[in-house]
Amino acid sequence: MSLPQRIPVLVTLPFPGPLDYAPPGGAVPPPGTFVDVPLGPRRVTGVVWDGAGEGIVAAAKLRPIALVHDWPAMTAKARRFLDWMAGYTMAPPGMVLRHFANAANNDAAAPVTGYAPTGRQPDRVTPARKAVLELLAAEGALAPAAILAATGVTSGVLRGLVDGGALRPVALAAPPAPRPDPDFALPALSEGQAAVAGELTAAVGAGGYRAFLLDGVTGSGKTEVYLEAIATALRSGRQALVLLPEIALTAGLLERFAARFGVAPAVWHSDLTPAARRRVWRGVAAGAVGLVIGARSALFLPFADLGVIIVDEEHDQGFKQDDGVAYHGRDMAVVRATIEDCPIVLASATPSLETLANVEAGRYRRLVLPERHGGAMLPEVQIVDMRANAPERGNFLSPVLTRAMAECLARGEQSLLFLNRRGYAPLTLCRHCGHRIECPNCTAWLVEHRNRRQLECHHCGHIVPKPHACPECGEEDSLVACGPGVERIDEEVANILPQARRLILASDTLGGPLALAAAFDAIAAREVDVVIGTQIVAKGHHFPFLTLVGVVDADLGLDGGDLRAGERIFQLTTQVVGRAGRGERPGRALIQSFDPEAGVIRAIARNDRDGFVAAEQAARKRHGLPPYGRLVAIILSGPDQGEVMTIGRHLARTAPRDIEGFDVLGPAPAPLSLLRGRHRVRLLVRAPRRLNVQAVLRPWLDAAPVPGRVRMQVDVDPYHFM
DNA sequence: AGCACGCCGACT
DNA sequence: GTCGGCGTGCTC
Repeated sequence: MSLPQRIPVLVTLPFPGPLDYAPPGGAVPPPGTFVDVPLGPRRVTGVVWDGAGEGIVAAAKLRPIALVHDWPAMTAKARRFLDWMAGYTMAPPGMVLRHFANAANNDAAAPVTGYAPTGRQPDRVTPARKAVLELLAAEGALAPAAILAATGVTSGVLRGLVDGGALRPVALAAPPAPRPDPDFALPALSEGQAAVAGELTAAVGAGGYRAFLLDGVTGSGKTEVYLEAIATALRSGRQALVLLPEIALTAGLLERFAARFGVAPAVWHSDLTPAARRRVWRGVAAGAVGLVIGARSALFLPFADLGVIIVDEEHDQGFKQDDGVAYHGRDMAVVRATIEDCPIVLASATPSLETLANVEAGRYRRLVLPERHGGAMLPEVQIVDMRANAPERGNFLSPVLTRAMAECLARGEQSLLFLNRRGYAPLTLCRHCGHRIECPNCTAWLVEHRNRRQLECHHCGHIVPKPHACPECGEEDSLVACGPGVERIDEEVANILPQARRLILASDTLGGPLALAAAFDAIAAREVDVVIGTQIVAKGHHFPFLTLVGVVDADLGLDGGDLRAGERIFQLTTQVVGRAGRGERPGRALIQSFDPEAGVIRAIARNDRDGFVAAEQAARKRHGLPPYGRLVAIILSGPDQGEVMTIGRHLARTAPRDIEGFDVLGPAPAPLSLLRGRHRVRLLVRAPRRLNVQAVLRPWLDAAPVPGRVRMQVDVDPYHFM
């Protein structure tokens, strides 16, 4: 048997494929093994890949694998998933590997050292020493901290026993994470819930890929239903993954999961400490962790035996990643489910048009939870025409809304104002010369954050102290804030209802998921009268005393040329409205709009999801847009605008022709034509759904002469048109 | 993505 | 003269 001459190794660098290496000294590591390999002057970590190697580099030039890690190997399914994802997103596979590997490249935690008796008696037996020996005779081995805590002796006693040979250090096995108990607290499901849960548990029990849309209005009890699908997976010893669009939402769900299964699930997101990251990663790989709840990066965990995937709030655009490898977490979750051969449940009150199209095509089965669980009524929705109900000059809340808030406060109930814009004001303008303060690195206005006394770019993070004089004309005290952000609404509420206790909820005013949970607790405890929040308040908890929701600017973003703007506004507004009146008290929602005739606003007013979806679908179909056609954005960026545009024009000139339904728009300056100091030009490819668009794009894009200083990013199925 | 190499301006 | 800025290119 001859040893292979070439071992393909995928490293976390943007090469077009694996690099070939010579075998290491010992046994040939099988595919999936994590290894360190030499690369130029450095050493990098990679994974032994499948196949026989490319053979581009001469065999004599191959350098041997430097180190074979004993980390849990990447499974064949995970490797297939990576290859599929790289092919679909057109990203270098090594860049996709980053997502899988950044948690793996940690050696096993240093084993906790404990002490165990050797059986030898110490030369002198003091009471303290006796206590330690008796404890350990009963318990076996314990960590030093545990010994000290149990006996009350000092560490000197322990040291004396070790030095005297009566105790020896031993490696303690990490205590196994308690496994969630699927039968810890069985739920009381309504008849409708039970029927839907039955379908899901049957699918999970049977195993094999199937996709479901779990469709139910806010408060219909989707979570309880999908928890039963998870319970079925756990009962058969398999694992379950719950994906959420935002980490901030995990905190609230953890309690509900813990109440159902007895222990909190493992949490996964990018802000975990290295130790927590390693613990979860290893536990998932070993199959010891039964349930993971996480952000989209949890998709890349090394599941040993995945039994079901849940994508909660599947319509949420937070699942879409734009930078680096551009992918949609929900779509990749479906792919992972097909590869893992397990069911997947997409849950939403306002499903995406993509998912509804998959239902129509028969690819997903739709399960409907119609009624509001517990019989609470949907809030009464009223559109406020801002042209007829103009606020006072410099204010943003209409008299109708402020009156309703005052009444709400008088009743001792809570109100929520929703405005999807952080900070105080989105624009600072010079009254004297008309200058608008922009970011020097991006085509964007700097947003005033008054509490921090600075102007911030929400795209690149550029920050300047708020100037006293216009930076353009030098006029003193000429700068005025234009437009509202949540901070400014907060100020307005303080003026109108000075006695009301207010709370701003925005991602930048909170420290993290725990702070959000604390804020939610404060609201539930009625320590707050008025909540002013960005989209972070749109989902999650229900507050029994929150009876009024005000949407400050329902039209925000509607005219931005974003294909999904209407859909997003419908989803967000519907969710925010759903915050009102979920307890015994009826809720009311006031939606401020300058364009109340717009289809989306009228649909919200009538609570007409089907009508909105039908109109949106017809428009998308007519123009060959997603989900009925496919879009691919190609963004070129570089330091020189002219050069970037020249390459863009070259691409447009050499674009494939004569493919039915395939066309290329652009190049045009991207909506953010300057981002982080780089000039950006965008081309947009529109292609029929059935076309293998990647196969068409690859030779075309590969042939373009792109110098190193110009970056080409491909975004298949773009969501944000920036 | 790093890291080295290389080719230009401001210092001991 | 050389120290070091970053622009360009290579890594199995």
